[in-house]
Amino acid sequence: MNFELTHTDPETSARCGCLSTAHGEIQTPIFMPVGTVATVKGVFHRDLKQEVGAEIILGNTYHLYLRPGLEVLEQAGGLHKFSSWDRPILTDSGGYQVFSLADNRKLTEEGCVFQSHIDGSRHLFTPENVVDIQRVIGADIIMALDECPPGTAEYGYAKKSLGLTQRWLERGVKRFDETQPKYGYGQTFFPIVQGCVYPDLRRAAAEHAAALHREGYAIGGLAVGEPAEQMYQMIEVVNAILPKDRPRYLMGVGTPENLLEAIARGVDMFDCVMPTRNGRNGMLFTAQGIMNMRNQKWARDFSPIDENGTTFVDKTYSKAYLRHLFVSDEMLGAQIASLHNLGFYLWLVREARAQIAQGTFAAWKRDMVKKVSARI
RNA sequence: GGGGGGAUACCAGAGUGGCCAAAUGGGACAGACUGUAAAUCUGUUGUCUUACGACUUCGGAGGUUCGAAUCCUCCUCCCCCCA
Repeated sequence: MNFELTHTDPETSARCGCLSTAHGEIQTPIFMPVGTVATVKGVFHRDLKQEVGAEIILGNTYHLYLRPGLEVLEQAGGLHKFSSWDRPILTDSGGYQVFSLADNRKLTEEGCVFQSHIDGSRHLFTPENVVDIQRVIGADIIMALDECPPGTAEYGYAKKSLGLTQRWLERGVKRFDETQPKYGYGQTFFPIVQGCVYPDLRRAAAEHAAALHREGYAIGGLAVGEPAEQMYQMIEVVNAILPKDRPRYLMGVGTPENLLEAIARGVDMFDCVMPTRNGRNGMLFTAQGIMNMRNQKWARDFSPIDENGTTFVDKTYSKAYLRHLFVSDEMLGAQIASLHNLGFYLWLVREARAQIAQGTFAAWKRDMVKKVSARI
């Protein structure tokens, strides 16, 4: 994998660049649609590529390990072939499930014992076997196993948790460096910087991760209940330490506003379920603001979903029609909204790149933050 | 013509003397969602009020009772069976 910075913004810490992988190039800053169980819910690959312009998508180790399972994935020749996605894939390690499935797991020094949310069966994830599983999945970018504490975690717990995440990270790096890809193309391994909302912990975590000299780094444990301002502060603290010539991936973030603020602070990669999940639940993100498509006010609005939208659904369908689909619980509504939202997210990062390249990012961002967070 | 059943909030439908401004479901309206156990979840849905609370409601009119959606009388309308 190779990363090349092409532009840096004079006023902010924003930058744009190009990340090269075995499955193609990724222009940064980039947003990566989430495809947890080998599908970006409700969206065809054709549309992800042609309409949305997705350059890389996510998969999830925990979910794919449970279903379809490693045997199927290995026989298929990896996740790319299994799902017919020939562009890059990044897999999360299951670290987030340590957080979101907290009632069904037990943490030890060794790793994390999960109870499957599907059938209740018990499984052990370790920093090592999570690397092995991601080798089988065949993701271009694989993530370290970490503990993602809630945004409300107190200092004592945060410090203890970070210690575990750091020991796990070292074990994960070791296993990665000792093993080989399975399908004839290279993979890379990203550490995850934790430390909750505590600057000293974040600093220590970033220094520890940077010392491992990897090809890219992730910032985890943010947007998990803490105020947005604290999230932005933590990004600043961490990005001051992470090497400038390596991509930084802010995990699980976020709203369009979050993306813009994080790009301004030097983040290069994002993923989030919001465009798809909130889309399925009737929320549309646009450059003019946020719409709840179930609202009565759209019932007779026959104008296009989004005049400025970049996907075919934006001008094909009207707001009134989309509202009807949501109110009638028709699945086409969820598909249209997912496609639109992903299209908007990818447009937003493309536009951010263009503005950075032109040196006009700062002013554009100030204006755009107001627009995208408005309720319409 | 004879016999029987019924009328409850936007709809359907419980409730059959006080714990009823009235269950439940649907609908309607609004909100939440950040490395996806989510095509999910939450709230509101008589009027006024930030709230406490107050007021008016169970086809209509009258009555019994300390108290009525609930009991009695009459009226209106609907449904079923027999002829």
